[in-house]
Order: sequence, then structure tokens, then C-alpha cells
Amino acid sequence: MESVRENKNELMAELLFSGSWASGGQGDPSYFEKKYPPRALPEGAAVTRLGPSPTGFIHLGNLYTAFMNEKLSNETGGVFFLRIEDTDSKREVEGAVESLIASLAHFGVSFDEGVALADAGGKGSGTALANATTPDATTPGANPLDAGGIITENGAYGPYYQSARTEIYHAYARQLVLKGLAYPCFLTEDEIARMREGQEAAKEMPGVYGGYALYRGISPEGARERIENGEPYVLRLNADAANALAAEAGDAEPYINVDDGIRGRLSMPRNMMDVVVLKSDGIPTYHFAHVVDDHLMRTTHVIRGEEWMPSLPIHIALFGALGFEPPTYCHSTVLMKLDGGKKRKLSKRKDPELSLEYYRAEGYHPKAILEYLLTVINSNFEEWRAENPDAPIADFNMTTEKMGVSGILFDLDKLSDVSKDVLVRIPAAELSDFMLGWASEYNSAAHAAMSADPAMLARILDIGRGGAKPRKDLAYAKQIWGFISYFYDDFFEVAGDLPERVPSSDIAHIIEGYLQGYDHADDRDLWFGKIRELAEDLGYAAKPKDYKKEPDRYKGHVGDVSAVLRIALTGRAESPDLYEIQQILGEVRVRERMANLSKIPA
RNA sequence: GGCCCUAUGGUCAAGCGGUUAAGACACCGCCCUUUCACGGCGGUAACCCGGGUUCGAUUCCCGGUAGGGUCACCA
Repeated sequence: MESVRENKNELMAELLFSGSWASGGQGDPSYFEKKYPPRALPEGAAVTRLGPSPTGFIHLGNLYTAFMNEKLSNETGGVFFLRIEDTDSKREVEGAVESLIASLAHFGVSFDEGVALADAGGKGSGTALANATTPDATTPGANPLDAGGIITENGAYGPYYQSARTEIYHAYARQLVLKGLAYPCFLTEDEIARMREGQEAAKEMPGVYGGYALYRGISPEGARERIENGEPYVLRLNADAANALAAEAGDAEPYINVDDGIRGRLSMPRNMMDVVVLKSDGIPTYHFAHVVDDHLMRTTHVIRGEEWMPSLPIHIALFGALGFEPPTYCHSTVLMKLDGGKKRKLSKRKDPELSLEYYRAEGYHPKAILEYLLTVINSNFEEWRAENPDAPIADFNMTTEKMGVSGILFDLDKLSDVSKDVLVRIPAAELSDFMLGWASEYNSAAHAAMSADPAMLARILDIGRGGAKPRKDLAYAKQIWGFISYFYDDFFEVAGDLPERVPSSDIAHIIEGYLQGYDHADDRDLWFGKIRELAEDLGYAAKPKDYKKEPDRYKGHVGDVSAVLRIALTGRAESPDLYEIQQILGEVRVRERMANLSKIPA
């Protein structure tokens, strides 16, 4: 009986994997096990990965996940690799891989291993890769998307494009057939759709399972006939057989219990669906590719969004069916937004603020985004940052246990606040470069103005940033440009209101008096002393307190006089320190702008 | 609808059987100050509901409710 069954499985395997799905190698799994041995890494080193599909869409969620994976492997002396999950050719977008890598690099995320830009390569020495004794030297694999040699691969566990791994998947799929755990299913899409309708009408669970798995018992002969007939088919897992196998091995629980790195114990019903393992074109589904790849690439931790949790039973079933040890899963929370008063998952179609592009266009500094993400990812980060204001992020020890579990609302106010603290620590020259980079892409007029004198730009950005209580008002490039544009004549305009307490007849007097005493070489105290004098001469209190005490004695106070000068110089009622502004503007422009204001009709 | 996750101020969150229930952002007030910003001080504001367990529940258990995720030959 037993031998008959095995014989039947062998016939089926031979039929399937020498026919339309034949992929040349048909290697035995033991070959791959040997080719990709367990990694020689220090105890506790985490091997993590990012597995994006090349759809051309990189969003905050990707960055969030990428960052956590990178951090975990870096902290433990492990490996972080990039694997491209291109099993769905319909969704592929040209150039997506390059832009993905570039975008992540922009935010400081880089990989130790896997797909990389040809000129950039991986992280190089000094990281985990140097410690890892990999089986053999770097073997660049075939990468299907690589047209012009822009993309390469490094690492010994490749190829890192799933589309180049068909042979491997087939070797393991064949194993499943051999064990009687997978079978060809000839159900057409129409048939499945009709079945689903019936199931829904009967309030049953939709899908191919149990009695609905019509082709579970198909004989090799029956399959041969249909295949020769040209009928398309997929390879499905026989869920019941897989569960029976687990029961034989001593695990007869109707539930799977998984210890999630973030959430603790997760308990859910065992998978009962005959999920597709290989699609009709022989390409694996995500589920199957994930299991085979993360086993063979020796991934230890899979950090992914919680939207994957429902497919955990499938993955556990697949790992079990193949006799693999599953990695530690860490299901992170999803980013949400408030929409019509309700929380909902950020959607890449509806929400521009999800796209990394949005933050680049607004001109948020990548460090700020990362810093914000970290405050959201790990609840103890903010506290650590408060104690270590200047320490690099790499020094922070992230723990999966401290990651949040409930959906988080993206908070632009908070991002802005975090950003101010980040920018204040960036040297002015660097900030100047950052502004120019942003402007060259998103605001050409601003770029033309600012790039004429980068040193001056740096001085502008540095106003008030010295000392114990530096200004912290710069948050993102677009906003910063709004703050500083008045420095440039093309963008200067008088937009602010003149102070109410100053009669219009006084404007000219103030300007005139100021200009008369103006000496560009004055130091700040001398300069402001003159303003106080001028104020008094014109009937304004030299100190605001005096005015407050006896408002009837004065027209106003020195602040009102300054306000006039501020309007003349900057065109607005609010600005940083006027003295520094004047020093940057230069004497000629100061006199020009002063003179211009007095010409403005009241 | 099934399965799963989550539930502390407007937001992000500490807490892990006994606390005056931290902190940050936002908001409001005051101080500093030539405006703004920074900074300092103070303030408003929270344990979803109902049952248990317990001497005692925000904390543990059960049920409800609410929000979210997911139910493809997409990942």
C-alpha cells in the first residue's frame, strides 16, 4: 500500500517536473542545502532581509520596515540583504530596483548582501559581512532586470532575484509532490469563481479546501491526460495531508502557536487551504518563494507588516511540509491616517504623504524622517535621544519587544518637531548643500537665487543657531525657503503690516534718523543703543517696560520702532535678529531697502 | 461574514495587582524678549463597557463594543 502510494507520487513528480515545468536542473534539495549552508555568524546574529516587489513604489511603510530590519541585523552583527520579489511580472516597473536602492540610500539604509547598484556595491568592510565567513566569494548571479549593467548582486546566497530561482523552487516543489503534499489542480478561474459564489451563498468559507479541493486525488494518468490536452494547471499544497504529516510528527494541535518577536504568542487555526504553490506558468507564489528563500538564505528574523499575519498559518504549514525550521517572525504595526474622523491604513493610492517622494518634495531631511520613524518604532527612543542628544542613531539599541503593536497615526506636527531638533545639529554648510539640493529639484527660482552665493546661504541658515539656546525653527526645506526668501531681492516684498502705534508720518522720520546714525561697522550693542536713542528722540519709550508703566507718556516703545526697521529690511513683521540680517545683507542693500520703505505711500 | 490583531488624554506613549496614572507633540496661560523663534514655569486633557479572579484591578481571565488587518494563479 505504502509503496503504491510512493510510486504514484513518483510518477506524478516525473510527469510534472519533466514536462511543462521542467527547468533544466531539477536538482535534489540536498544540493541546495549544501550550496547554501548555515551562515557562520556569532551567536545571536540576526539575518534579516527586505523583499520588495519591483512595482516602482517605495513608501514610508517600506522605509519603516527596511529600517527595522537593517537596525536589527546591524546591532547583532548579522547580515541584512536585499532580495527582489519579482514573481508577478504583471506588476513590474522598469527601473524600480534602481530607484528603490537609491531611495533607501537617500535615507541611509544600505544592504550587506544581495541586489545592489553596480558602482556602489554593498556596505563593504567593517560591517557584519566582514565577520561572516561565507562559503565562497561573491558570485554575481543572473539578474533578469539588469539591462545595462547598472545592477549587480553580491553574496553567496543568491541569486537574489526570485525570477532567477525557478530551478530551486521546482526542486522543492517536486519534493512536496514526492511526499504527497502537493498536486496539480486543473480548476479554471471561472470554476473557482463559481465555486466561490456557491460557497458564499451557503455561508461557507470560500476557497479551495477539503471537499472543494477537487483535484486532490487526481491520478498521474488523469493528470497526464489533461496536461497532454493542453489544460493549464497550478500546483497546490494538500493542506490536509500536510496537517496529517504534522500530526504524525506529534503536532496534532488544531492551532499553531507562534512566538512573535514583537507581539508575543500568536495563536491561530492551522491552515486548511490548498494554497497555490506554483502558478500555471511555473513561477512560485509569494508564500512558497518566501519559505524556500528564507530557509536557503538562512534568514533568522522576518520583520514585516502586520498585514501578513493572516497568512502566517500558510507559511508555517509550508515550512512544516518542507521540513524547515521557520524564522522568528516580527509583525510590526501599520501606519495609519485619519480620514473623515476614522483611522485607516495608509494607502499608496490615496495618500500622497505615504510616498517618500512627498517628503523629498517638502524637503524633509532624511535624518529627520529616520529620527521620527525611530520615535514611532521604539517607545524608548525619545528618552534615549534626550539623554544622548548627539549620539549617532547606530548607538541606539533597538529591541523588538519595545515596538508598538497598535496602529499608529502619522503625526506631521511631531515630525516637524523632531525635524527641528535634527536640523539644529546639522552644520550650516551642510544644511546649505541640502537646501541647494532640494531647490535644484523642486524650486528652480529659489535655486538660482541661493546658488549664487552658497556661503551667504550658510550664514543665513546659521542665524541665531549659536549659543546655549539656539533657534530651532527650521523644519523642512520648503518652509525654510519661506523663512529666508526675503534675503534675495527677487523675492523680497513688503508683506507685513506696520505697527499700529506708529503714525504714518513717523515712518519717514524713523528711517531717516536710522540711516543718519547707521554705521555698518557698529557692534550689536552700539547699533541697538542708537535705536533706543532714536526711539526716545521721537517720543517712544526706550524700554517696553517703561511704556507699560506709563503708556500715556509715549507713542509706543522701541519695539515699535524696530518693527518699522524690520518691515523695511525683511518685508515682514517677524524675523530673526535684525543685526545679523543686516550683516549678511550688507550695507548697500540695507540702505536701499530702508530708502525704499520711506517711499511707500502710507 | 470567518479568522486574526489592537484598545491609557487630540496624537505618540510609559505602566506590567496597591502610582498624586510618567514623558513628548499639539493646545492654552505666564516669564524672558526690539518682533518671531528658542528657552523657563504652569495649565486643560486619558485607563472603551460589562462581568468575573482578588483584600484590591488601568494592569489577569471571559464576554461585548469599537477600530484595524486579511480572506487571489498580488506581494
